[in-house]
Amino acid sequence: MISVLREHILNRVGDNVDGLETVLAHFLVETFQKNEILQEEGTVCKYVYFIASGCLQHFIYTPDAEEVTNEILIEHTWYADIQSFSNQTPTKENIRALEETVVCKITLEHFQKMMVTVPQFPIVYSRILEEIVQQSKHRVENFLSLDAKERFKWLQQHRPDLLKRVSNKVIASYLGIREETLSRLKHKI
Amino acid sequence: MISVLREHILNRVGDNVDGLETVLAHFLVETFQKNEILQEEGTVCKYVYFIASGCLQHFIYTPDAEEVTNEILIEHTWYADIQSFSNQTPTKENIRALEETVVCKITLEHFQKMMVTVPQFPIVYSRILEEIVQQSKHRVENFLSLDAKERFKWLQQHRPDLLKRVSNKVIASYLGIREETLSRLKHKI
DNA sequence: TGATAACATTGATATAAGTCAATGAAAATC
DNA sequence: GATTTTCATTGACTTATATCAATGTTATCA
Repeated sequence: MISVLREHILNRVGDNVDGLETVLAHFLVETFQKNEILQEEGTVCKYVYFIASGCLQHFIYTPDAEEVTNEILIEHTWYADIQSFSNQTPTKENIRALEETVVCKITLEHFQKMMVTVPQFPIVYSRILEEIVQQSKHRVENFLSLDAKERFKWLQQHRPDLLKRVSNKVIASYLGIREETLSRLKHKI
Repeated sequence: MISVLREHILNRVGDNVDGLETVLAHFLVETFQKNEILQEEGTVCKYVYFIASGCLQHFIYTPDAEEVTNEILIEHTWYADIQSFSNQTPTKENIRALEETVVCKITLEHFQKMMVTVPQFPIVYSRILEEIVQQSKHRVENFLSLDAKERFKWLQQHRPDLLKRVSNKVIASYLGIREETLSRLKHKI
């Protein structure tokens, strides 16, 4: 599974990455079963995760205990709760496996060591953060400019895979609408 | 105005930054009047901007030519259209000065040169991107979990300065609601 | 200073999406 | 394979927010 990560990094910085094997050696591989919780609100986030295969739901609980889905993360993407991870403070984010999922994870200590010892590491990290910023921007734009039906259509066009592998419940919560509304939308388009 | 930027960077990486003055020397200072456009949809984004003083509106146009405010950026924050800037493709983002604004800006060539020649540069850049990711995350969470009134209250609590210096029109478009709705909310809280 | 434009408020009405409740369909579990 | 649980659909009704239109208020500028 580390080979998936190697591939991912090489795609981002070209062939010649000094210290890549050193970096990879610091990642741990772990498998989670469907519905298993990787991270729970109130705990301190210990790792940065790369998803080698599978699918994760990143969600928070509202004051009235409803799940709100911040992100749906699939294979070959990253998850980090930067705030909790960097400051070692309790997180408000929950992570659940929506399928059997294999991750490569790295601890804060190793991450920080890599940041200062492997010159290309911060550059790769910047690339990854740039991609996250980009996606986030689109997501905000969608909330600002599209209604429920249009957001759903956007998802159909840009991430059709998600609609196939994720339950309507999670999709609805990702779109910021009710399951009932999603069900109606699907038949009215 | 470069001193504001120097201060900002030192706050993020501690006192001893090799090559800081080299980096600063590559920034250009420019002043924009209120309502001046810094970047227009369709053009290629040439710079990364640091706002030394003032306030910028980052917005897009919907298909029916309505302004949608992605971000309101104040002094001591950064703006980059990473997609357009990195790939040299036409942007969809517009930037307008909401007040007289002084920016420090750096070109793609200098930015890339810094990334590979100044070892601390990618680390500082990562920090800045991390902050942007963090804010973006909150913004998405707000859209997912709060209604119009609650989003407005959030703004009152977390960015009260904005309500004082920015028009209701822009605030409403930032909150994803109509001016009329904002006006009603303000009197019903 | 007065004229014009931009911004803000308020009212009446329409519409999208939420809520509550019931039922049907599909998965998970024993 | 039957049973329980979770997930998805549908209906009737409510509520939040948008829309359209009118009017008041504050900036801008010749």
